[in-house]
Amino acid sequence: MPTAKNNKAKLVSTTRSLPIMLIRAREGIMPPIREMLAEYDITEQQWRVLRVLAEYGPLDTSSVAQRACLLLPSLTRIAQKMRDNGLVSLSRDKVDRRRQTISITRAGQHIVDVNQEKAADIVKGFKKTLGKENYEQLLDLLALLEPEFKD
Amino acid sequence: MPTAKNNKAKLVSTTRSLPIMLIRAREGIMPPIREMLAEYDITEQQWRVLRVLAEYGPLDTSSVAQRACLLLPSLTRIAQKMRDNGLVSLSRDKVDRRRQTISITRAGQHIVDVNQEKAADIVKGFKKTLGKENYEQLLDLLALLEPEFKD
DNA sequence: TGACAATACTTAATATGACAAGTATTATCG
DNA sequence: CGATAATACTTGTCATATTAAGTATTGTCA
Repeated sequence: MPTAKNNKAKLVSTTRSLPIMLIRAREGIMPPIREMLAEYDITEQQWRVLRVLAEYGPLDTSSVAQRACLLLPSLTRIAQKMRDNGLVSLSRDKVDRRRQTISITRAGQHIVDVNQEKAADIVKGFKKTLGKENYEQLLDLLALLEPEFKD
Repeated sequence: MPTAKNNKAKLVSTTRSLPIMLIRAREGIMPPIREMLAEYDITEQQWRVLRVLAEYGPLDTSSVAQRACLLLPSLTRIAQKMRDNGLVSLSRDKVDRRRQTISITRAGQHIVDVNQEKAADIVKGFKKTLGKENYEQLLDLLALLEPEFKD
């Protein structure tokens, strides 16, 4: 075997590791978003919950968790805090009393509304950084890694 | 303006949001890695620290934090726990006593060694899922979002 | 040289991530 | 109809993320 390859498995460099680069990329893009949310004293997670509710309307807890990328135990606590802060309201489903429905309040919707423009500008920044085509392709590639496609 | 666009800023769908998709992609790829690490009772973060030290050799705390994508306060405790578990050793820099140098121990290096092959297989899985070219391009696109390129 | 700023962590406090176990409610099957 | 399983959270525990404040050490400049 004249061109035999080195058979020893070698770890890829941490500068070229997919899990690590996903973290780094997120670190790179989050600062302007955090800056935006800090003005209203809401966390990233609360913002995701608000966006999901604004997009889909009232939903049961499990659906919100899945769409907002939160584990149920986390969402349980986040929702309780958001209720205490007047951002959402919680109600038991009358048919299936195990279920809980989460709805956005006017105060919560207001936060979504006043940040829409700023959020749109941030997205424009992403497109400018990557180029519009690269941006779309990045989203397409990331979609291929989502959990749903791997089960 | 016959073709005037709707000027109202609208939030992109949560199914097409870059920050959210980065989280989801990570959720999609981490299970096999967690499974691998669970056998040795080390966390993702500890694994990243071990890999950085195995790749670069002894480093000061700040450098490890940056390369392992950890904030300093997190690394402080993680390093202490890893020291207690015999995975790394800590020592004060003799010239600048504010600095602390972290080194991997033989036990730590052993964990890296025995997992190299499994880790390589996991990476192969990524390439298989995306295709080799897409995989490389994804890494290139993610690199464009890293914090270093935006300051 | 001595006050002050800067550096490199470290500690503290609160929130979230991850996994395991628990509770209440509903569905199912004999 | 009643025991059991399944569902939909909820609670608990530990580790980590994030921000702010604190400490020890070093650098800088009048």
